[in-house]
Amino acid sequence: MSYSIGQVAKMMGVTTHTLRYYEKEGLLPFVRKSGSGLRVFTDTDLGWLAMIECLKETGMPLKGIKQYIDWYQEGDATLQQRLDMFLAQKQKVEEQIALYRKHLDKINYKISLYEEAVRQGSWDKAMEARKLNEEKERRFGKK
Amino acid sequence: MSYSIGQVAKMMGVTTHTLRYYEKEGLLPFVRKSGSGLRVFTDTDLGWLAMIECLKETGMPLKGIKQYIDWYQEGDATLQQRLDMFLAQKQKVEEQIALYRKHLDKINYKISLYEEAVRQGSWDKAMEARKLNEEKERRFGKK
DNA sequence: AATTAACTTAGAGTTAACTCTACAAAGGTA
DNA sequence: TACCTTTGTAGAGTTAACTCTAAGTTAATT
Repeated sequence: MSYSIGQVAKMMGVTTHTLRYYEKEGLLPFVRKSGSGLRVFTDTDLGWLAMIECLKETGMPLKGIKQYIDWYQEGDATLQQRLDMFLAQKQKVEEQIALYRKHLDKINYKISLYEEAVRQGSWDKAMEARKLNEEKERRFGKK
Repeated sequence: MSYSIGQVAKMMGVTTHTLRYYEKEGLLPFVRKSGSGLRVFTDTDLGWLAMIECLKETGMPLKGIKQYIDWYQEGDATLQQRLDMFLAQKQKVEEQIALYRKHLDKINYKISLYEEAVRQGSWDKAMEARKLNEEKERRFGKK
C-alpha cells in the first residue's frame, strides 16, 4: 500500500506542514517521490514514522532522531552507536516515569487538601480542622 | 530562614535569569524585596517553587501555573477551579506515564534486536537468524 | 578602603518545533 | 473540460521558555 502526505498526516495526527518540516530536517530520507514530485509513503515508511513518534514522545529532540536515522543509513558500522542510543533512551524514560510518579504523589496530596477545602468552603477552616485531627491522632493513636 | 536569588537558583538547579523571568511572568508574586531592592526568598517561597517545579515538570506551561497562582491570590472563591486543575493534571500525568510505558516496550524490543545485531556484527544476519528461529518455534513449540 | 562577587532593570537574542502564506502544479470529480 | 482539492516549494512568522548583555548598585571579603 502507498499513501499521500495528507493521508499520513491524518493517520499520525499531525499536519502536512509538519511532515514536510521533518523531511527538511532530514528525518524522512526514505520517503520516495512520484514522477511528478508528489511524496509517496509506503508501509515501511509508516514503520519509520512510528519509531520517530516513539522517540519524539519520549523527549528526544529532532536532532537526536536525525542522528539515529543517519546512523541507520551508514549501515552495520554504527550498530553499537544505535544500541547505545536506545539504551540511553530507555534509561531516560525510566527516570522520567519515576519523576512523574513522585510528582503524582504530590498532586494527589494536593487534591486531598483541596477536596477537604471545597467541602468546607474554606481553605483555612479545612487546614485548621486537619491540624486538630492530626493532633488528636498523635495523642490517641491512629484511626 | 531567608535566601538570595543566587542561593535559590542553585538549590533549584536553574539560573537567576530564569527565576527573574518567572517573576516577570507573574509566577512569583509572593517574593518580597529588601529595602535596597534585592529579592528575599523565604522557606514558604521555596514551598511555592517546589509546587511550580512539580507542575512544570509534569508538562504544565508557565501560563497554566500562573493561572493557578492567580486563583490562589483570589482566595476561597476559586477553590473549585484549583481542585479541578489538579484533577486534570493528575489525569494528564497518568496518561503520560501510560504512554511512556508503551514506548518503553518498543524501545526494549529494539534493544533486544540491536543486542543481537551487535553480537553478530550484522543487522541482516541477526534478522535472518531471528526469522529462522521464529519459524522453528512455530513448528516445534516454544522454548 | 578597595576589590570582587552578587545583585538590579531593561531589553535584545536564541532555540526548538512548528505554523502559516503565497503561488504554481497535479490530481480527482461532475 | 471545468472546477475544486491536494500537493509542491520557498521562505516568513510564531510561540514558549529561556538566555544573555549592558550598565549600574549593593553586599561581602580582604
